[in-house]
Amino acid sequence: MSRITAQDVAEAAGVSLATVDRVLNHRKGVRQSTVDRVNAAMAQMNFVRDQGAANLARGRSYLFNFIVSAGQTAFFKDIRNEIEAIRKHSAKDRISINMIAVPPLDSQAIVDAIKGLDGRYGDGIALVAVESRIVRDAIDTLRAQGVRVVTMISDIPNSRRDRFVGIDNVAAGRVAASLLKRFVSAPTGDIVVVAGSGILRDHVERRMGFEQVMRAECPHLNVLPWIEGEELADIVEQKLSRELAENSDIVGLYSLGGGTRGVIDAIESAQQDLSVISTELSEHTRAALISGTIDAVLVQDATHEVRSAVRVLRALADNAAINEKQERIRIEIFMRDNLA
Amino acid sequence: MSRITAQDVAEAAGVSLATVDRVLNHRKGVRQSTVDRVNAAMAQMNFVRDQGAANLARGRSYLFNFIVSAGQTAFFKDIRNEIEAIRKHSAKDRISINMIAVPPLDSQAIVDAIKGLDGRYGDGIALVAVESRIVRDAIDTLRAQGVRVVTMISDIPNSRRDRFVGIDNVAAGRVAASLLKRFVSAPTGDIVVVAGSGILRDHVERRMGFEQVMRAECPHLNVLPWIEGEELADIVEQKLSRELAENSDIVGLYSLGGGTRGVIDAIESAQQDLSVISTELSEHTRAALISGTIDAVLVQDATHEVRSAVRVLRALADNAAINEKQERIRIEIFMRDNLA
DNA sequence: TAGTTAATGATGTACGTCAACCAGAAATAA
DNA sequence: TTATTTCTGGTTGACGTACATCATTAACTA
Repeated sequence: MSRITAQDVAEAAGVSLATVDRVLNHRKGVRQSTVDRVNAAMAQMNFVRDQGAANLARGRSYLFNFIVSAGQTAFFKDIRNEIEAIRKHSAKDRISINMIAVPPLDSQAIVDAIKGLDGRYGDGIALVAVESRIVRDAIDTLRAQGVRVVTMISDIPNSRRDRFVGIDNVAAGRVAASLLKRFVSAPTGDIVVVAGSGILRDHVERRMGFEQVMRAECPHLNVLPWIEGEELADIVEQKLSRELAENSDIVGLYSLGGGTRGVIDAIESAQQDLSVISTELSEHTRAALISGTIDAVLVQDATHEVRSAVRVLRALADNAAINEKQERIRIEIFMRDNLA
Repeated sequence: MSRITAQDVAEAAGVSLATVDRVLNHRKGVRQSTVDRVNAAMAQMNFVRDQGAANLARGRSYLFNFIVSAGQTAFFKDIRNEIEAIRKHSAKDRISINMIAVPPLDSQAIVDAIKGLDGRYGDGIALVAVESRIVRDAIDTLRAQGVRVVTMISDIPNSRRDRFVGIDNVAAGRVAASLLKRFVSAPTGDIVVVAGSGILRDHVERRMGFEQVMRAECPHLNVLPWIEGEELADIVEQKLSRELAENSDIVGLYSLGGGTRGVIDAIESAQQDLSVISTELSEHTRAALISGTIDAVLVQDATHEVRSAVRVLRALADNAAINEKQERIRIEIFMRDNLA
C-alpha cells in the first residue's frame, strides 16, 4: 500500500489538486460545501500531508539565533557544544543555527547581542536570560515586532517570551532539600548554600524550593544566607573556605550554581565531614562523587535542553503544536552508584 | 543567502549534476580524481543534502512493528499510549507504525506475534523482550533475514538484536540501594525486594545492581530472597502481606517491577514503618509519595523510550549514525517534593 | 583494425506539495 | 445592455534529489 497523496484526495472528492491544497492550507476561494467535501475525503482516506514535500515546495528554511553565556562552567560549555552539534546536524533539515556567546551575568551584553543582530532575527531567538529590566524590555520589543523568543535555562517569566525551555528550578531545589534532609544525620546544624548570582532566576528559584522544604521539614537545620560565587571557582573557594573555617556547625551544603570546583576544593581542604548536593556533571563532580566529597548531583540535560529549544522554535515558527511531554526537561539525579 | 544545492556544487566542480549525485550516493562510475574534486567543492561550499527532498525523490517510507506487553501496569499502559501517539504523529514523516500487544510474561506469545507478521517485517521491529531461548532464536532468525531488531525496556543481550533501547537497569538497582541505604535509619534489619518475574532481564538486572551496593556498603542490612509478583497487584499484595506479617525485622523495601499498587496496599494495611523505593509514576505511586508510604520512585520515561526506539529503527533502516547522547535513556528520581 | 566492453558524463522524469496564474460563472455597477 | 468585480476552481511549473536511460570516450580483445 502506497501513501495517500493530495491527488488521491482530489480524485475522491471530485475536485482538482489545487482545491485540495487550498483546503489544506486554509486559503480562501473555496465554497464551504466543497471544503466540507474535501475534508470528509481526507478524513475518510486518512490523508496526512507529507511534511518533507511541503517544506520543499515552500522553499521553507529556518534560521534561529542562540544567545548564550560564554561562562566557563562545565554546564555552559556543554550547552555551547550541543548548540554547535545540533547546528551541524540540523542543516539537512533546512535549519540554520547561529550562536552568539556573551559574557556571563551581563544583561547589557545580552541586549547588545540582540541589537547586534540588527533586525536579522531569522525565525526566532533562544536566549539564556538574566533577570534585568533591560533584558525584559528587549524581549518584549522583539515580541512586539513579531519575533519568536524562547528563554532557556533561566527564565524571565514576566516578560512576553513565547516560552521557557528548562527544568522546574523550584522542584530542583526541593529535591535537593529532600535528599540533604536524609543525608544529614547530625541532630542539628547549619546548612550552606552556594549560588552563582542573584540575577539568575534559576538560582533564585532553586534556593526558594530548597528553603521551602528545609523550613517545613527540617526545623533542626539552619539554612545560612547564601554565598554568591559569580560562577567562578576561585571566588567560591575563597568565600566557602572562610565560612567553613569560621563555622564548625556546618553539616550540609547545597551548591546550586556554577563554580562547583571551588566547592569541592574548599571542602576537601577543610577536611570537614558534611553532606553535599551539587549541580553539573563534570569530571570534577564525577571524581568528587566517587571520592565521597559530594553525595549527589542534580543535573539538567544540556543535550535535551538545546534540542528542545530548537523544536520549540520550529513549532512556533510554523504555528504548530508543541508536544508537551517531549519538551518537559527532566532533572536527573546522579549518585556514586549510577554514574553513567 | 539561499541554500546551496547539488547543482551549485556541480557548477563549482565543473561537472554535471549527475556526477555530483553519484558521488553523493557513493555510486560507481566516477573517476577518483573527479570524486575528490566534487567532495572538495562540497566541503568548501558547505553543502548539506536536503533530507526532505531526498526522501521524497526516493519515495522512501518506513514501516516499523512494535511488539509490546499488553500488561496492565501503569508503565506498559504508558508505553502503549506513547506508541499510539507517535504513530499518529509520524505519518507526516512517512513513518507508519504497527503495534501488536501480546500477553505479558509470555515468550511464546512474542514468537507467535513475529510469526503472525508473516514476513511483513517492514523496516524493523521493536520488541519488549522476555528472557527465553525461543525469543532469542526468533530474534536471531529475523536478523539473519536482514530484519532490523531493537529490544526495548528489557533486553536479551546475547541475541543478535541491533540495539537495546532502555535504561541501564543495573545502575537503576544501584541507585535504589544508594537511596535506601540513606533512608533506612535502623541499625539493622531485613530488606524486601518485590519483582515481577525472573524471566524479565530488566528486573533481574535491577536486583543485581541493588544487591551489589547492598552487599558492599550495607552489611547491617539483610536482603531477603525476592518476592515474585508476576506484575499483578493482587499476587504482590498477598505475598507481601504474608511476609510482613511473619517478619517484623523488615525495615526497607525495593519494588522493582510491576504490581506496585499491591505493594502500597500491603504496606498501608500492615501499618509498619519502612522505607520504600519503587518504580512507575502512576496515580497510586503519586498518592503514596505524598502520604509518605513510598519514599522515592525511580522512573524510566516512556515517551523518551518509544521515541528513541523509532529514531534508532530509522537510523538502522538508513544505515545512518545514531546520536548516542540523545538516545541515552535517563533514570528519573521522584520524591514527594518534585512530583511533576 | 573492427568489435566489444567498461568507464564516465549528460539528460530527463518522478516524488508530493505549494502557489502563481488563468478561466469561467455569477453578481454588481454603470 | 456592457463592463467590472467577486467567487470558484483548474493548469502548470517550481522545489532539491534520486535514478533510469542515453551518449560519449577510453580501454581492451581478438
